[in-house]
Amino acid sequence: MSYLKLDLQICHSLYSATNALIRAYRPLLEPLGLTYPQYLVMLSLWEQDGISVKTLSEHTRLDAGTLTPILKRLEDKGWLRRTVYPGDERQKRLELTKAGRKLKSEAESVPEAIACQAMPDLESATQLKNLCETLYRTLKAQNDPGNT
Amino acid sequence: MSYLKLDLQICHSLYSATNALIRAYRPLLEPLGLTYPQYLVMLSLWEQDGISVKTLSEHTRLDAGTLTPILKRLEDKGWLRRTVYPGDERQKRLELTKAGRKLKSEAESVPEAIACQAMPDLESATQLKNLCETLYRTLKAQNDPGNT
DNA sequence: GTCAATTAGTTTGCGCGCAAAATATAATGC
DNA sequence: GCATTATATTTTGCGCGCAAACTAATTGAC
Repeated sequence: MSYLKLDLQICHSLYSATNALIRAYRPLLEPLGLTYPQYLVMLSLWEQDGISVKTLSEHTRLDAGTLTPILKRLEDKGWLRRTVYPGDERQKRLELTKAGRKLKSEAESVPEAIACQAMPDLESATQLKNLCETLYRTLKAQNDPGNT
Repeated sequence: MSYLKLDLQICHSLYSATNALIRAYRPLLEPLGLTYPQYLVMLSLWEQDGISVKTLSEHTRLDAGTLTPILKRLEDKGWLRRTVYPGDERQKRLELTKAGRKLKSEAESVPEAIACQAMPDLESATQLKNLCETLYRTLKAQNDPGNT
């Protein structure tokens, strides 16, 4: 018979594990006023402040159409500003505010808390990450044939 | 310094790989008129017809509040019926229609097509699935302490 | 220099994902 | 029997995720 059963297992496992993991982040991020995708954006900006939406999109792997409303919410909360890029008025420069930078210190405890409850075994965590990275790059290469 | 960088990599990899994989399903499922979650529901019903929403929810790992609108859309397309369960009027019996059963044959080619483009290496596919299953069960056990 | 093509970002529309509240039926306590 | 509690499903509200259409600025062709 068909693979309609086996198939369910591979992608379904990935899908439900991801949903469960994001659900696990919720109680940790909620006190900070962040959702998981917002947290991804903040992580990215804490590493590299002043980037454009396009750069942020590549870094977070989130679509620009997804980012726009996220960035507006973060701006409304007072954690970043969107200013016009000098020299190219199409681009926007994303700059953390003082409050946005300060939020980083409150987020310090999140990674360890998640690691403890989700992936206490560091080796399988690394393995999982590597397999996901390979999968992501394989899929990306097929849709973006002309890239790295 | 903090783990705010490393952390991004593990869950972010899982997250972006899952999104990319579902994106890869889209062109395969679109001709069938299905989204990925709808496909999950159909897979489940092709295996076990006549189940309740609660059973489907356990099987697909999708929340009941997520399933209701999905089921309505599948019903609107004529692939299933929701009838009242005889003996317990709280439950609904989900039954495939003839068209819903027929759709299975059109979906036969999907699993292999995805496997070829996403996970040509069967061994790492299995490994990835196992790691995700472990992660899912670990997280589930923490929220549902009183279950299998 | 001007106009077409490209690029950056936003908007729109739809379908989840899920917590919390609501509804309705069934089981339980007494 | 009847009130309380539990269970199954639906509804509501909000935030993505993303394709496609749109806007506005820049680059390229000539």
